[in-house]
Amino acid sequence: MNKGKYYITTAIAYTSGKPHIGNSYEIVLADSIARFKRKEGYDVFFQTGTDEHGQKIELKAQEAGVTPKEFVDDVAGTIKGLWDLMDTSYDKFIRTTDTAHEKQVQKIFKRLYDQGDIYKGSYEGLYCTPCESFWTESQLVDGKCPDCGREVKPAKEEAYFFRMSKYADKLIEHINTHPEFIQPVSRKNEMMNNFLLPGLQDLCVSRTSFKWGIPVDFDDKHVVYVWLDALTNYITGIGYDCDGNSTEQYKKYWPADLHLIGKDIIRFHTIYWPIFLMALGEPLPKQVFGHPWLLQGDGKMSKSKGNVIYADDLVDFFGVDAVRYFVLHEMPFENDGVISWELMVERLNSDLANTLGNLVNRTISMSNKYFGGVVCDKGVTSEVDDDLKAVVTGAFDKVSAKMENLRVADAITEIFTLFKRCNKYIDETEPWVLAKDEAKKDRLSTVLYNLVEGIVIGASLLEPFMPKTAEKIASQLGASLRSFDELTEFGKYASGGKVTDKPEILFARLDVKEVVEKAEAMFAQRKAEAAAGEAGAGGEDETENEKTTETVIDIETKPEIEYGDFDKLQFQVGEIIACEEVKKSKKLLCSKVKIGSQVKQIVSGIRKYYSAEEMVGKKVMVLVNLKPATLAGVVSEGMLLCAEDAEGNLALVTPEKDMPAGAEIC
RNA sequence: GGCGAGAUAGCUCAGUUGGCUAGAGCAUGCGGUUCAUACCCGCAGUGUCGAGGGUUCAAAUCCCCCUCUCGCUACCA
Repeated sequence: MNKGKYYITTAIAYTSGKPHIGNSYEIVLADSIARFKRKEGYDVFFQTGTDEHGQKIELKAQEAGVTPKEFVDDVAGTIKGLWDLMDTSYDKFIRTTDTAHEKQVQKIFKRLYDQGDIYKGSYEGLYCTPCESFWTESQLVDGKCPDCGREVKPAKEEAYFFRMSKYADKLIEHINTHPEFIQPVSRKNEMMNNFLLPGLQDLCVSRTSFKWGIPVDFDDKHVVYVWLDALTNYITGIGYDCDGNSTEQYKKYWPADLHLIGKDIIRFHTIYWPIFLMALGEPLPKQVFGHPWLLQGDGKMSKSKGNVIYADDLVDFFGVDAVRYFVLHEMPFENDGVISWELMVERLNSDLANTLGNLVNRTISMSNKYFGGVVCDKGVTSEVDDDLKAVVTGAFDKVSAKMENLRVADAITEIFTLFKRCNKYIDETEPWVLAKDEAKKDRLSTVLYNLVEGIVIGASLLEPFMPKTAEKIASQLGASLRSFDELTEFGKYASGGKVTDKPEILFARLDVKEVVEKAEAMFAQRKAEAAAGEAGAGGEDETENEKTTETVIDIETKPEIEYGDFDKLQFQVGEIIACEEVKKSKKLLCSKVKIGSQVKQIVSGIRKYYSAEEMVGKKVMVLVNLKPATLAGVVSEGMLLCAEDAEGNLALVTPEKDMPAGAEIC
């Protein structure tokens, strides 16, 4: 029953560090879909991998005192280990440092350059040296740099750009005629309204500011910038060759049937990637699904809080399949899912231990008790059997329909409906009553047979989602898992089969309090270790890596300046004497800042981190002689200086000892 | 500021083109049962379907307006 090919990919994971559970969710989701499609009879190719280039990695490697390659080898190994731990059945794990990939990216870059889609850019008159930024005509404010208000000069830095606008109309047309292309559909509007309809900017596709990337082979000052490198993994991984010598594998599997990605990178997969493919003359992927995130209920995960949950932590607590079940079940289709220890224990106890585990256990236990483990269909049916059989044999169609629309959580719910029906059947037939009457022994036997048959079908449906558990159930029942075309007919279990005489508890119930305490202890220990790592001067073993990189941030280095450049800037201590929210804006606060004898009005985008009330009275560092500008209709006459971490969190810079308002900062 | 989504039982959410007493799961209470992992089965609920107005024989569902939440985006001197 070959239904044709099915090529599914995940996004490739960035090798800057170990991915947390929110990131590991994607691979499990993809795996479930891949396994399901295989069982449906598709010839599935499932690719995942790692994205290993970029400045961030170059810096992290430097901190760790290793080469970038050594660094990514290590992290890629960790990631692959996690994927394997989660029992994912990928067919290929591609790394963007694979030679074949790198060669192909160079060829693609060259070809796109030769055919005019990539051009060497230099925005004459539109480069701001202090900001190290290029600007388009439309971005300028009064003909000056929108970042600092200074004059912009002819470009000195060169970069390659991809002519996005050339293909925009064609892409708009494609999206409009293929409503299934972007999933969920709500994302389609965002792409259209924010990027496509207003007009696409050309995309910078090379960098000269760092070296850890694939060199542009005809201009080796440049390395290929992230997206052209990363996105093409989907085709290079299966043997694409832009000279026309693509492999049979490529010809067979491309275009991809599904790119499974996080919702944060939808833009790159539904705009830039299709356009790259158009430029290469290749067909577009059939569907891009931007899945939601799995968030921690009580506050965001952060390493400094020590509350980051990793997949392997959860596996230690609950086991692989329980974790798979949890992330798949808890994740809705469109909205973010919530993860918490309480919820996980609840799901484990209620669904896995009570409904499923207990069902298998009681069935086996009764078979042993009444028939020495032998399961026979004696053909003594009753009306109550009909509904059981209908639910069991009807489950496949229901599950299949949900999967067709990628409603994985709903598909799993359907399977559990089947198990619940089996539990109800036990109550309806009351095997323990039948057992007391020798004349009803054959009926009892049939009842148990029906149960075993129902569970085997349920387990077979469960296999793509919880492969190990499905296997365990089948094996305990003395059966093997069925293929999907054997699930709509009732009675395939070989009559006379024997269940195990030692049923193994599939999922042990856990106590919420104990789990939460254990988790808190784990987090406390991590936090302590993180703190110790900060205090004690650098342990350099692998586990220390994360902590040191966590507390250090590197940003793109700017060119050296003369003292004269610095001297142009006037910094003073300012005291905030009043502050209010800017009504028309979501992020802005408008402060009255006393600097010496004058008072300036300054607008800052820090509302997310400071309330208007708490601003008042603070002594802050102010850039005083900045040209006034109007923000959201309010004039701002300077700039409050802040420190910013990697996540974009801001903290005001204040003098370490009390200083009067107006004191010069020099 | 622009575009979009949403507000339904204690909690998480379903509710197709407007149509029978508004549903499911979990949690709660009560009853039943004992094969089983103190499990399973049944019953019961409570809801001004965010506020207000309108269209209609009929509105959770369509229209207007208001409040709040969220997403993307711009801005964040």
